[in-house]
Amino acid sequence: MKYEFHQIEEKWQKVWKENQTYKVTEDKSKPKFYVLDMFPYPSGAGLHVGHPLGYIASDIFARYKRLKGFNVLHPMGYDAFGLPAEQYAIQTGQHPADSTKKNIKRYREQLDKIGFCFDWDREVITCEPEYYHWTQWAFLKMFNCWYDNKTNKATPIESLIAEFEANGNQNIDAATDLEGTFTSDEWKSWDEAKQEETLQKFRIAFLSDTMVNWCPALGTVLANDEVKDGVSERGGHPVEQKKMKQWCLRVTAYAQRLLDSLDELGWTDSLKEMQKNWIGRSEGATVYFPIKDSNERMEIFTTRPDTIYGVTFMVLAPESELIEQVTTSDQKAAVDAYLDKAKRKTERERMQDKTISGVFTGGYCKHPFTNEDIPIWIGDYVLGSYGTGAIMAVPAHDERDWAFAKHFNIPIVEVVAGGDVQEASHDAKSGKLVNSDLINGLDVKDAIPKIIAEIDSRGLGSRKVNFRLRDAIFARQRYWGEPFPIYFKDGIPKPLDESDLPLRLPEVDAFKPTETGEPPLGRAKNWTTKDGYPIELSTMPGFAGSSAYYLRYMDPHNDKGLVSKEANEYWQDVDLYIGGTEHATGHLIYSRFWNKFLYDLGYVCKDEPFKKLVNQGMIQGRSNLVYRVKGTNQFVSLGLKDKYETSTLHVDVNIVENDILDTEAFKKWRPDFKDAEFILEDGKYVCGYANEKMSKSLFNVVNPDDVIAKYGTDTFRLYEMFLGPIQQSKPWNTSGIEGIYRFLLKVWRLYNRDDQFNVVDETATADELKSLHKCIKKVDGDIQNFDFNTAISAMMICVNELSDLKCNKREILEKFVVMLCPFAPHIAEELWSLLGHTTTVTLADFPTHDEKYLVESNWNCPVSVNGKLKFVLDLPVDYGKAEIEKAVMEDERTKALLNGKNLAKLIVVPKKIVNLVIK
RNA sequence: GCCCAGAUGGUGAAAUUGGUAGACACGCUAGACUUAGGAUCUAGUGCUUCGGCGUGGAGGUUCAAGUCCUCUUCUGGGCACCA
Repeated sequence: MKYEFHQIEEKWQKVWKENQTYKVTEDKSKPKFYVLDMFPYPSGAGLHVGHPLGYIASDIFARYKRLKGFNVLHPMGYDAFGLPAEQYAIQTGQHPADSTKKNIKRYREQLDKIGFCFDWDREVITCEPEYYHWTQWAFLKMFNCWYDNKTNKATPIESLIAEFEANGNQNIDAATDLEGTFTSDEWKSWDEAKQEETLQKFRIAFLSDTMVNWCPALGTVLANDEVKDGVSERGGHPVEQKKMKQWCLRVTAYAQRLLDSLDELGWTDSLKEMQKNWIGRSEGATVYFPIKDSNERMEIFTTRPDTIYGVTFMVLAPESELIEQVTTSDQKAAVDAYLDKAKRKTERERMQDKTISGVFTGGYCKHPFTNEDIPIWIGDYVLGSYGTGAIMAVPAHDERDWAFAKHFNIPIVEVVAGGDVQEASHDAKSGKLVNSDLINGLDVKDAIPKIIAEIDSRGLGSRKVNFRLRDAIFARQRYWGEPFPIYFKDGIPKPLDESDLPLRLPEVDAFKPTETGEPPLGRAKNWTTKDGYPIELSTMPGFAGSSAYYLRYMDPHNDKGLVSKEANEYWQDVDLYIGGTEHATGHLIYSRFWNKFLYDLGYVCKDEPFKKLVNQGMIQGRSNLVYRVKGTNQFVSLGLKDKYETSTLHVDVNIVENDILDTEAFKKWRPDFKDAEFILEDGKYVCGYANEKMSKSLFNVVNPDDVIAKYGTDTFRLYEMFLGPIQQSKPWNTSGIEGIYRFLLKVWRLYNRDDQFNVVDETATADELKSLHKCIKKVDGDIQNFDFNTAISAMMICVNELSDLKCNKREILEKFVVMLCPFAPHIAEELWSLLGHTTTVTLADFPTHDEKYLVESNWNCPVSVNGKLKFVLDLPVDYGKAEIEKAVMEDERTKALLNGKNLAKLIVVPKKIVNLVIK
């Protein structure tokens, strides 16, 4: 028999499908293990060789765990709602539902060819009503909850309303936008609209009139993580700041918890660091500065309250509502002119423009300690969206304040010794305080708590923790998303009843967005409740559907709830999550928030969803380049190109092999190259190369289907893993794939000699056992550490050794095939069945190594003098320190080396090296 | 500007975590078999002036450093007027 990989792979994929080999149920007799991939977004381009990298790794791990006796949940689905799918549909003139369906079909075909062990019975597709039912359900729960800071959890809104009716809000400590207090009488005196307006400031899903990232080209608002450098992440369209009424999620209520539980997670440090930065906790104080000749006060946030005696001016963000009050009549014209100019700048321009600008309002504050007058300025280096949108400026000890003060000639007062504050700001977080009355002489770290205590006791403010994290803007003025289960009665938002879910996405005659922001759902007919009340027109953003999909896999067909208690208690959480870093500040924050919310309400049993997370690197494209001699149709090979004046062109990597161009295919590639001529070197045309993003326009996209057609999927799987460490980004390059194919061929020949199955029931030799057990030990450890590349190397070594030994013993080969199974399951199944098994290899036990076969009779003991290797001594492997020492000292060569010299020290580390130190 | 990760042959990469650097694979060279080879097998392959030298560079700790410490250069990623 030959190694007919296509036949073998097709055969076993069919067997797995027919036998439902990978279907899992909650089996309490086995320990569970949940391996999850970040489900794909089915784009129009299909999968390229970069996509399966993580899927192959997780598949290997899932198969390994199964062989180790775990009940493994390894599901797959599609993140199908959202902006890119809709953009693709618009561009290709299709309905997003149709294009999504087609794309999913294509993805499935491609995934199936790779031979994954997914339980497809558990597939979830986020755009299907059976799934988004539970996205809407979770939203309703968030709408109907507030966050109680006293108990530190989300709590049903009824308890808040009851408290308002009894005592107003004075005893409430909640995550809220509300400022000030009201009494129960006041609450009762308000009409429904006013009451609801107040409740919105407490709900976890709430409507808010807020500054949003508005993207005119996409016709929608975007969340902060969807905006990079002032342009949309999708498509790179400009984004502007606009005040709009929007649905938001109160993610900030969970900021501290999201930060705290990060420590327990088995994620990489860099990913945790990214989330920490995104959450952006900073400790400091809020301080009130009374406004001169007014009852109002200006609230600021500072991390350096110790520098308060160095304040020489205050700055308001151009968006600040205080501006109107503090601006004097003679400054009004100047202020208006400045604000007008500031407003016309987009966020991006404001970020890029590093020139100092500002204007004096004419108004003053009183310094809370010294009672001196402090001028109030407006400056666009202060952000309206962070802290209170106002700062106390300490030019001596803050670089930005210093630049502003220098520019406008404002005094600079030193309060921390150690720098020359007239020359540059001294931002050090240590040093002695000067010119600071109460805290003079203290070091910064002691001055901070002292001054906060002082601020607190005088009622001038309080200790305060600020977060950079913003509430998530949760509405999109687009068609392709989950409809909100909210209707409006007299303009007041009301939740739909849970029994009315799912609220199906209606048909519309045109689903394209509008530049002005009227959502497409406005065109839907009868988009009202049974009673005729209008339903919310926005849809939910892409991250809504992906925030709880891992829970749905536990119980995908449940029509009573997102996940049943039994299923959730069995599967608990994701033991291993594999995906890219690009979701660090989006999906991975939102799901953690979503999960914690459901945890608070008791719907899930774990506070954190993803126990361990591995980030796979990206596979870049390896573009090939050809060099056309200018003005001709001649192409010159890489080595000769410097002799000509050339222009460089990208060429389709599929007609290049190992950088050698297939010149005939090139002529057929494009009509204008039909008559191309080639200047060859050694009879070949050698192409240049460049590592770039894998993209259609660079002709460097490699489709896994093509690789599989040529070498088979077992080779493809092994090769992707052999390319290097899973976490590392690397360019795709097929030049080494032959080596992997040869490896599988060698494996095949181990079981089949001269095309005949040839395995015998004989006792294995010590060498054979040693080779196998060494390999098992290495592969077992490597899989657990995700070092798949070195595991494969170990198996290659083993196969080479067994081939040299001409080993065809069942005892050895049976164990080897099980070990190979997670990596190359199809060939493993075939060999397993050739070995006479009637069940699939999936049900076998992963072999365990036995140290006794690894013990060597002798080992080489290197002996060095002053760090230089002098000779090697053969010693019994069980020698201890003293015996090694004795053997070394008695050796003739040692005596020769020591001849007349003094031995200063002898360092013996068993099984390592012996060092003689000679003076 | 701040934070994180990384740098090892012609190439992808290993290195039991401080112990003979370059395993394994690609590529390359030579040979064998062959009508043929993009098949298979065998041998060689870090550099070298054959003394040695070698893990981006410069120092340091150590009997011993790719691995630990200090400084530095470059590359990739994240955040960015966050008070």
